[in-house]
Amino acid sequence: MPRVVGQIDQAKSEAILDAASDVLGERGLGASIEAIARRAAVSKQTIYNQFGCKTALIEALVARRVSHITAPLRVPGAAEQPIETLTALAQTLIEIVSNVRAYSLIRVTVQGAGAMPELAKAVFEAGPATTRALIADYLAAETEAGRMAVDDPMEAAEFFAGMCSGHRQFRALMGMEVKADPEQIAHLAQTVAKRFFRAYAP
Amino acid sequence: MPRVVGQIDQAKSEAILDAASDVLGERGLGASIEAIARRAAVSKQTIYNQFGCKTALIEALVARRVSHITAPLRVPGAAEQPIETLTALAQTLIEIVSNVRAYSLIRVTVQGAGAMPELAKAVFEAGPATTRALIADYLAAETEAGRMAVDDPMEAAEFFAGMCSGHRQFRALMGMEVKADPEQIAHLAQTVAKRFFRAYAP
DNA sequence: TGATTTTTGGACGTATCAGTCCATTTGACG
DNA sequence: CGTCAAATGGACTGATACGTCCAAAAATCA
Repeated sequence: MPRVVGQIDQAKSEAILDAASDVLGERGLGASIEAIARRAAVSKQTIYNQFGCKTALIEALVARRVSHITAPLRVPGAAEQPIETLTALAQTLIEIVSNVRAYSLIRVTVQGAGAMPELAKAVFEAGPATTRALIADYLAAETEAGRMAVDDPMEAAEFFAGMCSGHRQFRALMGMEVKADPEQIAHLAQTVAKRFFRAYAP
Repeated sequence: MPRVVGQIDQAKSEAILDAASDVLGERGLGASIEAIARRAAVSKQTIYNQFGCKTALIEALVARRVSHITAPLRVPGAAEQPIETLTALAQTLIEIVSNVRAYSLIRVTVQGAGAMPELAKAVFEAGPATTRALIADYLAAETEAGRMAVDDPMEAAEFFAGMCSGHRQFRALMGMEVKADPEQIAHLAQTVAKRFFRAYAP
């Protein structure tokens, strides 16, 4: 038998998504499909064959990325000292916020919020919302165990996440350089954990 | 003498900027000049007469808005109790973040960050950066006075501002509804102030 | 009222981009 | 090596938007 129907080149598909991520990150939503095709060393028609339209391409891109981005955020087995767990959480959050690739996606989503609100909502749910929920659950558990005193876990989770993102978020959104010195990030994570715990100690 | 040269209609100029603010907020940077002209009940040519090009229009818009947005953020005469001052600061910050008009501007800036980076930087400097600097100054003064114990005022200012914006920022950027119940805002401001002070009490 | 300038609105030129079409080439597989 | 689907690339359509031009209308002041 000859080539089977529907046997599209998976490697090319990946290359297209990678290229789309890069080009959209650089030029924003206005980036042309042709530019993406050039970057992926692929013909424009191939993109349309595989994804149908620009919106679908972006949806595929988002679907692929979102899971990668929040994957590292797992609440570790609660340590004896909440500070250690909080530090680990903060570290992960700050790394996410400092991740250029992740933020180029967010920027695209912000730009497209008007044209595709359901996508924006999906990203919000998959990203910040679940992140906060995870943190809130952890804080509630620690309070239950008497190691912290968090009266409103969701609110506290907001505060914690807000301390981590700070204006890095702004800089990243504005397309400005965000210095991501690992040593600095580690120090910042420790400080966030320390101060947050002090604010919510029993 | 007949009509003086350069005597452009100032009221129309304002109407154009208002309309631009609205339309850009709704449709994003992609909004057409014609749409803005229609909204302002003005001819497209008038916009070009007064502003020259789209970029200049947006710059004028940003220049006019930025001052309005951050104007309310003045550190009040330091009260006896830092908590009171912190609550007032938080309240103002949260109101800014909940302000739809302000955020539509931010969204436009994010969208245009690629095409006009200098504008993005200007907004960042005029907005978040000066805001943090103001807060940092206040915290340093309170520490000097022995009423707080802030070792790194800029970092602490980041935390404070981050707690205020939280994921309201995200929702606003994504174009999602941000509930701005005054009572809720007041309560949130109090909580932020209380917890922050606890984290940085002497 | 008359001189002069702004404003208007609509036509126009140019550019860009999404998405389609199609003849040709490439490459996997029997 | 022959077959058949996928990939290519280049031309094409249609839509949209920036920015320009210009003749006619409106507004301002002497």
